[in-house]
Amino acid sequence: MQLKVTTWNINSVRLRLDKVGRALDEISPDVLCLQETKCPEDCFPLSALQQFGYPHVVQVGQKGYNGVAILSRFPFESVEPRRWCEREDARHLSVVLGSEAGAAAGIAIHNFYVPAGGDVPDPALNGKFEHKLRFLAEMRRWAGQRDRRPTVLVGDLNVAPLEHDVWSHKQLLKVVSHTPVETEALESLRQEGRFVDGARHLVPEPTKIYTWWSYRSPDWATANKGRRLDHVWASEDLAGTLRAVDVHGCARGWPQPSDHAPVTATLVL
DNA sequence: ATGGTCGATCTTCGA
Repeated sequence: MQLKVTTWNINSVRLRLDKVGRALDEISPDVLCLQETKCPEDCFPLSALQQFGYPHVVQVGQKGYNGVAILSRFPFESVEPRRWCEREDARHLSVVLGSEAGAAAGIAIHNFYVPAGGDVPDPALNGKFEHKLRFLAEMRRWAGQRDRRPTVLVGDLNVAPLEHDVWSHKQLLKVVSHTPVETEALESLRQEGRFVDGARHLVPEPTKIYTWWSYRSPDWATANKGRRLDHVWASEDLAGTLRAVDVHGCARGWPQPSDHAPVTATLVL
């Protein structure tokens, strides 16, 4: 069977409900992981999303910012909430797919929204950057101790780890999302967790891959100053099942878009 | 030349 998992930073699920529907129509994933729903849990548009053909939904949210959700065609065997950095931030959810998922039953799916980290790449001067580094360090400890079931980890990890994950490696070395301390933290946590970077497993460097283009560029498509901030990782035991990782870049060009594009991994199990 | 644009929101903060 084929399992398609999509990750998308939606930047307000209520404002872009129609875009979620359009993306689901065009991509038709089995599981959609959203970040930045920006929605208190009791305001979450649950039934509208279920009506797109995804009856199984879990979400955590808070007022104004953060918020993650997992929509699925298949029921969940379990849902694991977890706190990070001793905060109540809605930045992570994980599920295990149930027996109805056939060959995908028992696969864990983790949906992360890593802190963006503010503007100044110095933890002594910028508490947001300090939080980001602490979050990545905690993810590394978790990754080293995680249960060894087959796992797909996705999300807006807010780090572009490789040279060709940004439009200019040199110009972004001191820009938050591409500083060495962040890229090394992300790579070490990926290795610690025995994960394969899905996109780079199938499309190695030096091919450029971007999933995010800033709102602050009116000619974002022409300038194409993107970054690969959104990731799909597979545990090493699933690496051989990866058939495709696609960035739905056209979604960035839709009216009133998110600044992130959906990223979809296709696994054949 | 330190910009520029979004979204949610006690018009400012977080991205």
